[in-house]
Amino acid sequence: MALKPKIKQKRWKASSEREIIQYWAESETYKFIEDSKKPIYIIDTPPPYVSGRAHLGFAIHYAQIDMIARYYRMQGNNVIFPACADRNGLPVEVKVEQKLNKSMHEMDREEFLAICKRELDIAEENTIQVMKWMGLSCNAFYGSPGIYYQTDSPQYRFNTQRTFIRAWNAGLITRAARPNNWCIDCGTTIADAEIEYLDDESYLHEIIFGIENSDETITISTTRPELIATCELIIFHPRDSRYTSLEGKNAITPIFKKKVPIRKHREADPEFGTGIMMICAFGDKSDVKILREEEILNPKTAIEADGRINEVGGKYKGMLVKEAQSAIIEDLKANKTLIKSTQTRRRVPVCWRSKTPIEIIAMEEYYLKQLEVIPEIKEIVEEMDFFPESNKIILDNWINAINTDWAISRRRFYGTSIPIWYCTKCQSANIPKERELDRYYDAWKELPPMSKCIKCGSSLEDAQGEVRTFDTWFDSSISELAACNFGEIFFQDKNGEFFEKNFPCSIRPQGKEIVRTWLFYTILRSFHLFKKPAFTQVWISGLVRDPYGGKMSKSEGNSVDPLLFLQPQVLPKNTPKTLRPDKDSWKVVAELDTSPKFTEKQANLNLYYGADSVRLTSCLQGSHGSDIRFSLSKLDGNAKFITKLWNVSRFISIFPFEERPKKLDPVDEWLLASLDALTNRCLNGYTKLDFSIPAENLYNWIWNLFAAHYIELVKSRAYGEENMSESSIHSARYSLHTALQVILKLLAPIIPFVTEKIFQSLYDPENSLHIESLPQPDNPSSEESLLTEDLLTIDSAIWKAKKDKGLSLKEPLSLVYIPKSLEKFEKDLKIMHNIVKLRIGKPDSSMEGLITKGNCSIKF
RNA sequence: GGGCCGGUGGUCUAGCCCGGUUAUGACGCCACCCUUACAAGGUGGAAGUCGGCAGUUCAAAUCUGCUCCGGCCCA
Repeated sequence: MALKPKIKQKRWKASSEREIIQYWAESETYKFIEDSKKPIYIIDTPPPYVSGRAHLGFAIHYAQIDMIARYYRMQGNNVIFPACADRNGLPVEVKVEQKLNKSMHEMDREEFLAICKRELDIAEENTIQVMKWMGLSCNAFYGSPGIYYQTDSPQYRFNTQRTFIRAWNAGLITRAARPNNWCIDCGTTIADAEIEYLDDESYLHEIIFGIENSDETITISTTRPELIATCELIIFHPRDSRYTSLEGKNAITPIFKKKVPIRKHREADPEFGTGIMMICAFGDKSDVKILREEEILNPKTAIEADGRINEVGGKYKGMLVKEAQSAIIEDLKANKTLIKSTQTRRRVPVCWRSKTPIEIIAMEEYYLKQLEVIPEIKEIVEEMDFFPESNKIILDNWINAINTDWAISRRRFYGTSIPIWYCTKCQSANIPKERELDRYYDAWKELPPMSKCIKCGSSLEDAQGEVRTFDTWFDSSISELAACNFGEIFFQDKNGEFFEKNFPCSIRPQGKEIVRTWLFYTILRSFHLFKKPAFTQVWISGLVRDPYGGKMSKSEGNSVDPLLFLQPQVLPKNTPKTLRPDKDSWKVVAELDTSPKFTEKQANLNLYYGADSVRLTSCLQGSHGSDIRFSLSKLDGNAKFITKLWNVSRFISIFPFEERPKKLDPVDEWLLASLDALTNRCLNGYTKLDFSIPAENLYNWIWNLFAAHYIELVKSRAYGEENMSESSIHSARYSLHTALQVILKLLAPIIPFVTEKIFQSLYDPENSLHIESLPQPDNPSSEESLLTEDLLTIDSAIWKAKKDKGLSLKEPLSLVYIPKSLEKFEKDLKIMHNIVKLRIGKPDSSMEGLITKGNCSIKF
């Protein structure tokens, strides 16, 4: 029989990935089977925010989540892995405002929303394409188009409004004018979680304050002189002896001549400036806290929502904060009450989006209670499993740091409308009952579903609908409900049986940078709604960074377009613009790499490595939970493994698959035992959802043991050379194929494309590898690891001996002594190394011409 | 000011919880080799004071304390 490889191609081509996507789509490989008997496993896919292009960090993060889906599917679960898009929120508004160069408040709201929607559609096309090309096995792409949602769809927003109404009825929503973080540029309240800190140069001013009924003065240090108008209190540290005599007296502010009490307070830092400070309404969060503690209630603020000074600021009324600051400084100088101004650096709280400094302004907003349930939240957190366990601390720390309720209303346009209507007669807030809310309502333009005011009974026909929208986290913190088909987002479930049965959601996969927002808020909402944990497992991954450890971001100029690796260099003419890689991205990657291969001859390099290479690289970069550093040279190196796997398979494809013979040859027995040990290590890693463990083990085993040693040992038996017995030949062929099948399955969740191609070429052209089960170990052996060590040592020793003599590896050896442990490998070792005479044990010391290397002795 | 994470050959990384041979693996580098699956391969080699200092111990990459550097988060 002629032996010809079934696999003809010498290498795997990244372009084959597209054919496989096509095959999966046609055969509906990852379709969700509603009436399946298998246990259901639900992944709360993070809805990616779709303004702007998907970058490599996104691609890698979602590919890793896909590995979770694939692992559980191959463990026999009916997996729900939704595709989704987050489309609510600020970024798209800002982008559109920039594009049109005008504020959304100067436009017709409907018109503005329509432009945003167009913008989002374009970005979503790009995002979804990257998800597909990265090999994500979302049900929606492969047979179940319904397992897909957008957070701005009427259906999803209906869920958001319903859950809001439940919270309202449970008394969890409060309305209060509290000091709030306010962004002047975005024109909205923002949550603590949305604040970032920037280092800023500013001046520390020393200003003279008078003391009531005295000629004494004090010198106050401040970076915010424009707030003198709202100064309510002067404090010094209780142990600061310089000021103890002032306790209980009143200070007189410059310019405004306002009388304010002087007290001691531990928050004053004796080292900072003069050590005595003014507390205003409101300089920062600690001002809010101190005034509350000192029971100075309802202090008047001087800054309005538009960033201008109000009547509290007296003659400075109407000025912008910056203008007022300069004006006051001039006046203080004129008064001779400004002693000096020194440059200083300080951490300024800014809006995460616009980077505008946050002002603290008392605004009326809606709040969701969270402080009062913290103890219960802590208990519920203990019911969830964290992967890795060590990242749970990020959540714990945040929960312990929370000190206010969550402000959930936003003065923005592109978001879910808050379903409240205010009665024109009595101003009461009217909320529909849950059964009255039959669909999503835009309160700002629609009439309410109910007709009469709950308080005064007047008609609500001319009621004022709420113009504000929800904080986007209020939407995304119920994504796990959507994933569990709450509100029939995916398919019909009239009595909510499916939800009832399958909530809590199986797993929340997410990045560690949004633990305090997305993860915490989801747990909070789920607790409020159902008194249950939102999920049973929480999988928290690190960030994807550039090769130097920097965070990948557009503004840093180190963001890489994944399309660079997912498409040929020369694109077909009709490729839509959204699917063309960023022009500059290539330059970015090259600049990020120091390897000469990429820095010297940039232009001609083909970067079409394919999704499998990117996926594998993401696993080989470090264990789960730590940040992933991406570099081109890594990608380039890891891509070689795929070629290796391909060629190993090509070699095995030469031989027919044989049934297991009654008795295996000893070498084959050892191989299968080693394969078992490998399987164990891999499954162990999979159980921890740490894909670096199987990836690394498979990489090393396949390359350094299976290909390098085993295949060399059994080559001649597999070919059936030199009077081999039928049984030995069958044993070798059986073992080769068995090992290949096992490693294909173990690799399938990580590199789904190449494994599928090999599986179908060799074993089953009709079915997908990805609906097979993961292998279980069944060839136990206690001596396997010892044998492995001895075998690797002897091969290496013989190769080295031949090399030292300058001989080809094919040259014969007249005599070799091998250790007793390898006795049963005698036959195969003899052929592999071309040994004429082989003896067991240690040679007589009197023997001449013997070289001892490693665990063997050799005579040429 | 507080908290968390990290610091291991040129680069990335395992080991650290639970102390014990010569510190894991890969990329890169150097030399030699087309050996019938693979030169996108093979063999061999060079390369590390495990951030620093001190302590505990017969023994420290590992435990303790202090310290330096980087990153993230909070106040």
